[in-house]
Amino acid sequence: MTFQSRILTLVSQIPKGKVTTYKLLGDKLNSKAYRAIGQALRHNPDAPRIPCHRVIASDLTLGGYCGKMNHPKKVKLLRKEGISISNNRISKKNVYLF
DNA sequence: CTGTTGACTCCGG
DNA sequence: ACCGGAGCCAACA
Repeated sequence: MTFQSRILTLVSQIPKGKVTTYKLLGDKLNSKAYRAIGQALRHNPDAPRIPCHRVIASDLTLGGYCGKMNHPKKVKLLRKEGISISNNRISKKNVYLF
């Protein structure tokens, strides 16, 4: 059971329409490896299974996945999953943490 | 073993 | 709101 495996497991368990933050994941793992978590997702060993787009930063920003390069399509996809986004941010009312 | 790096977070100016 | 520095942790060279 590597650190990465735990991350993947948790992320893959995120129900549709819900999101989580790196910080929250860290708390669930009883660790403060926020950055390491980011790396695990960045490697993305199992892309289709890991909904990286549901993992956001603690500020409710999209983080680096599609936040740095504005991808209107991704935003739309997230909206379709039940997540409202405005100005590169998740609407606080619609953020259901896992 | 040491040093860098990063899709992070927190706090102060 | 924006920027920079400090702290933390895992992976990699």
